[in-house]
Amino acid sequence: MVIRDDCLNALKKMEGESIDMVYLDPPFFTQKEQHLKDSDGREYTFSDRWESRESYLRFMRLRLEEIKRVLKKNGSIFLHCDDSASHYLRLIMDEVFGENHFRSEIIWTYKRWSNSRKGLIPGHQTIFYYTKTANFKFNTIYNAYSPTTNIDQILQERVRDTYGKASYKYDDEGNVVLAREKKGVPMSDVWEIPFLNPKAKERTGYPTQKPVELLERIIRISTDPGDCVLDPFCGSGTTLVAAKLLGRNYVGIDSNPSAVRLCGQRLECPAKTESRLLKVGIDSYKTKTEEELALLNTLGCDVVQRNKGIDGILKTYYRNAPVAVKIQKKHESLQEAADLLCRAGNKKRCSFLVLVRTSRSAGDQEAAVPANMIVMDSPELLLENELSNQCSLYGVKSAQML
Amino acid sequence: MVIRDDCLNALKKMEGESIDMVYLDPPFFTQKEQHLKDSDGREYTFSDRWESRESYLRFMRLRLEEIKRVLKKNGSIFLHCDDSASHYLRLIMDEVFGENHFRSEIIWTYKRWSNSRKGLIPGHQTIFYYTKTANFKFNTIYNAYSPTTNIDQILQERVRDTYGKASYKYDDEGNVVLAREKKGVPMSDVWEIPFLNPKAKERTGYPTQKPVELLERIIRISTDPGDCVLDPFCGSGTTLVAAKLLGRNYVGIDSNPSAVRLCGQRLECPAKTESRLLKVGIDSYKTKTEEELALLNTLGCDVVQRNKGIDGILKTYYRNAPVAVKIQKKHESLQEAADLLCRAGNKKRCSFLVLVRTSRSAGDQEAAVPANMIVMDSPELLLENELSNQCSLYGVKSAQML
DNA sequence: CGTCTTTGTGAATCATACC
DNA sequence: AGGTATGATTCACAAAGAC
Repeated sequence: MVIRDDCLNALKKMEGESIDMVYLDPPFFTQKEQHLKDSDGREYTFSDRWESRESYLRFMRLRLEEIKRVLKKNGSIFLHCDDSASHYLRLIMDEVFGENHFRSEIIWTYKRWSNSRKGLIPGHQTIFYYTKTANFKFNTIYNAYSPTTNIDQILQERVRDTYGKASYKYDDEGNVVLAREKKGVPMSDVWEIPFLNPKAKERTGYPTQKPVELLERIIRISTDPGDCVLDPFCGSGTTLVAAKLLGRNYVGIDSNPSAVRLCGQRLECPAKTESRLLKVGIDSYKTKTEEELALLNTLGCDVVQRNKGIDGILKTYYRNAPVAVKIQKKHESLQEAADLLCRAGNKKRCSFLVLVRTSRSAGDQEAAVPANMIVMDSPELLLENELSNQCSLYGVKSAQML
Repeated sequence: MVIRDDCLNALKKMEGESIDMVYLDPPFFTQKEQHLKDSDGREYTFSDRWESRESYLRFMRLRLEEIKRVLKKNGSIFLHCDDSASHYLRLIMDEVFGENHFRSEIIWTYKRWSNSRKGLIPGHQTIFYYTKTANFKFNTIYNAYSPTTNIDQILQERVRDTYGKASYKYDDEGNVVLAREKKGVPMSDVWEIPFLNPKAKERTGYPTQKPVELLERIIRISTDPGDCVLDPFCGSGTTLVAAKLLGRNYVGIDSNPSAVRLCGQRLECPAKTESRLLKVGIDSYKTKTEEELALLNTLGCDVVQRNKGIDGILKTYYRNAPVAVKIQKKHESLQEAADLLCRAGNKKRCSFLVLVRTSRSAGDQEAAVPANMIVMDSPELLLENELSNQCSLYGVKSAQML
């Protein structure tokens, strides 16, 4: 749902304790006019000029108080600032939400081109993370271990002697004792995320547009699928798009009619929109997941973006024609995937078509594929299968076994 | 010079406009007792407990005002905070130095041994950078270009057409026109510097000790050799050590006699940590190629960097033990790879070993592998094989075919 | 229910075995 | 002797457990 209104009005009409998470990216108090043109000549502007800091802060406080009201008891709020007024905003957050409900100062860092000036290049923005109460929803995201870490630490159990000195644990026979399964390193409060898509650099987007990746992280750590996300200054709608991609419900509010229109378009049928501006927005979405990119890479493919039937083209031609590769998506049956690939691949006159199966399901055996299509299992699927077989061979079923 | 006194007293005795730069790392208002032992068992403590925030802020404001007095007109001040009270401190800085003299919010980020915690792992501290006047001393530090930067952008001269569109410049004969030598990318306000490691020899045991590298950057951008640096809460004396190493004069103040003693000792033979990480960079620990990383990723592995026999560990345990994965290297025969994996994997008590074959060669059939080792072909190899078969079926050999 | 103690943790070092 | 590979260790700090 996208609402065109001053968010204060819209918030007042909303039911209390109905929202799981609020992200807001309000005016920064830069005392500047923000405006940007897209290549179709349409101009998006909003004013960030204020009579005084007091009036800006009053504006913010009123809205934050209403936000607190609509938040569920275990809900979270993320307030995006740059360094013009972050200290004032945090004071208000302390007052409205309570300083004991401050959770983190998240730093979003990025590298960007910049003309030389006297001083350091600004390369970060701050997001204040508060929760409504001490009993809040939080999903830990685990990241990879540092390259300096050795595996012993991850795999081996350790003990402490009476002085508190730690050492690795061995059993009576002198063998290593395994630690229980670990999940990786919990995410830090510093997030390095590139500023939009590098390709979008020379194009323009809605002012202050944020990367989807940033919003995805915020949504992931603070909500579950089906929860409701609110963005009271939704702008071009990045928050809503991220929420939709992650299966969350969403409410966006913006007082600017063209922003609301833009959100609606981005959310409904992004592929069909004409505007150059919108395409920029879509480019900045991840159309391929990390796993898909990695898989295409291992197959020796060039990645193809924005084609429903083809994910990659092999770097090597066979029979003097390209070979199209498609990876079965989560929501696709093998037959659906095969049909999409077949249609797209024939149009491009590919010699062979390669379909990578990523999940096994009952109907796969009957899938009808043309003679020039090779269906292969993803490495993960193959390995899973192999390990399952091995496990049953050994006659022992592990608790963690799939 | 190191002075043992409350810095308010010491500052009052100092001459006005005599200092080029002040760095201070005052108590953070954590409301905790800070204490730490050095390796000889000596214990250093200081209290960061306060009656109230007001008393803490009064304490800070008095000292900041004196600091302003002793700063030269073109001088700078760097105030080190964590997120407990940074917003309050910045308010005071705005009042004492003027918000128009705010230059940057420097973010020092680091990775640190983690701990269990509901929420994000703290991985940064903040340094507020103000100058006394608008006419301040600043030395730009240039860093290396990011590896993704197109080399043309650095080396080629560029021109703008009448519409303002930029393009590379060529001379009449179509040759590239070289740009004048560039110095690199000016430093950003986000600094990634390794945290002083628990095993580092340079650790003095004094709480809150900062890395010399951090202070070097601050001193470099704001002062020239021969200038005078002041640290009113000098603690273990890192600022003074960095100043001495860079040929700056220095004044340190601390109320703690053992801190002053420690400073004296460190200054006798000032040294920067021989941090291997800092010297060679995190990338030198990353020994995997893009392809290997992609493959490990598709298999669902955590990457293992510091082991010759193991490239990754599956995220999921089988039979309650880890599964080690190795990718056959170009120069390795299958047998060599299997032996390395076997040795390393058994030492770590892995349940299964997975060897990914990346090239087919004659001797592979005879490779002897243990019962718990799964040898699988890389997806690229599988696909190549499949395509070759298909091609011969079709009875046509492609020119590009392998 | 506070306060003290124990435990789990992983980054980046030191230490040592092995060429 | 020098370098490399990798095992071992320290520390801070939140959470759980003990008292």
